[in-house]
Amino acid sequence: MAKAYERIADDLRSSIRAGQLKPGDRLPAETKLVERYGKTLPTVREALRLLRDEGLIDKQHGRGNFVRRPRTKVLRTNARHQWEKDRAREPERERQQTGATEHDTGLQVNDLVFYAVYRDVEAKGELAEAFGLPEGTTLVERSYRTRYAAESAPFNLVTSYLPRDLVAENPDLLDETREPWPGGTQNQLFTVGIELDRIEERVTARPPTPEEAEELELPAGTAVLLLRKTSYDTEGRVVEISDVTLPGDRTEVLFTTPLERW
Amino acid sequence: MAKAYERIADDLRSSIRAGQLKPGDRLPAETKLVERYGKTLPTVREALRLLRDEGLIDKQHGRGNFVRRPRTKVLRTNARHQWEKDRAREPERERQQTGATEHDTGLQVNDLVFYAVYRDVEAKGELAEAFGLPEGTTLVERSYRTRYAAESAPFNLVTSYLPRDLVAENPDLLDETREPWPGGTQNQLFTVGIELDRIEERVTARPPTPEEAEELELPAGTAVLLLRKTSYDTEGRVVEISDVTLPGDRTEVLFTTPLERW
DNA sequence: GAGTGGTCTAGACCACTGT
DNA sequence: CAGTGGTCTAGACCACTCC
Repeated sequence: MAKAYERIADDLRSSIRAGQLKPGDRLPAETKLVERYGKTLPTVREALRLLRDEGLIDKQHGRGNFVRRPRTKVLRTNARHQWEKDRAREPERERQQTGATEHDTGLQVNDLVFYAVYRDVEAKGELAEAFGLPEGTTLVERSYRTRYAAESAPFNLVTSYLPRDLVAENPDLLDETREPWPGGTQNQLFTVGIELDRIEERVTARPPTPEEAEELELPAGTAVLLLRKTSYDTEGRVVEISDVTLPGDRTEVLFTTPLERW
Repeated sequence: MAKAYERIADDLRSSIRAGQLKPGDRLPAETKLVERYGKTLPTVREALRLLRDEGLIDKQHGRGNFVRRPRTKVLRTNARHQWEKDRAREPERERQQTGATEHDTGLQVNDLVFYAVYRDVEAKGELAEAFGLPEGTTLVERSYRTRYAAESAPFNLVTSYLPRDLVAENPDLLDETREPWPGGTQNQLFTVGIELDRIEERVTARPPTPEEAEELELPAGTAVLLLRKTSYDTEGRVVEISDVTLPGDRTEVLFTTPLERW
């Protein structure tokens, strides 16, 4: 015998999948569902919680339960890396026009609000290992937030690390007030003589922490994509690592792998 | 004033993050937590549900609540595509040795259990569009499940589509009993004269559907990675599309982007 | 059988939304 | 103010685990 709250959830889920309840539609009030299914309120609410956790409905206090609308996607491609590399040696006037984020989103610089904080940290454990540096090495930790001017939530959370010694010869690279830097990280590295050879990106997914859900304004029933970007220079050194947290319900990461011809 | 169940969840979450409760540790019984926090059982259970949905704890009926251990990762790289292409023209004896999954996991062919089902479907809506084919075009839909011999859950769910006309000249390609095919899809396409030029992979994340959670044996508080792989041949045609569902808590997708030298 | 979590009932009171 | 969802209490009974 199926559990009562599962029966109710299954029934409502079918209605949504079959399109009898369309995105944006309000579900019957919880008290109506109590009548319809002959169960008590907590049981009905348990069913609705399942659907919310699956990302199928939004609960709105005082208004009702609504079938969720899919969010429009932001595409992030790996073509951005070559594009940024090509830009890195151009004159500042060129570099100021547009950045990698604009390249991805198709937006203008003025549509975006940008915010950066730098601080020094010591490389520890997993991070020291990823850099191939001894524990305790000083890193510059740079936190970035970028959002649409018209929205309140940033569309990603970025924490980037650079070995301090590698970039210290250009003091501007230690100064957060120089952000947003025209030409991005690859131009910053170019100013201290570093050329990138390749970029590795590792992607996983998990539910958001409460802090992430808060900052990205994620509704319940969404996941985050975690992307760790590791940049190697032409001497094989790891010169930068970025951890990027992306809302799973609005982000699509696109990677193109070219193949050698026969 | 913070809500009671959030206070309890915050308190337990802090203990877990600070390491006072380590992975594998059992939390105090729910009745003990009722005493400790001076709240009723449903309130305590609400707090524990939050932690479960965040993937921090596992609830085990009759045993207790336990701090979750991280699962070991399966790595899927984009180097597999060039690797598979190189293999595609080799003699069958070579191709039989090992496949792309073994290449990713480092396992032997005998460690894996493989299962495939083929059927014909009509391209509709989004799928027809992705192929650039008219709606109603016949596709071969191929469903794959691969799992470790020692485990019961597959480590991914794959649905692959091929335009039927493109591959029908080799009847073996319509025969599911020929799977697992030595050399994989790229060799299958090679037998009908198709060479791949590039592969695009789009990645998103979301909570699992109940069906996915069931088949992949996902505990609550995990997410799935969705990967859509689109293969283009040397004439620019889309010749294959695969939708892959991967458990977010055990899969890491690694993409390497090489950059042109200055 | 003792201990633990899972399901469900019945109902009180609070908080938010829209008229 | 009416309608809706959010929080919390109090307690019954069931199901699973382990000794």
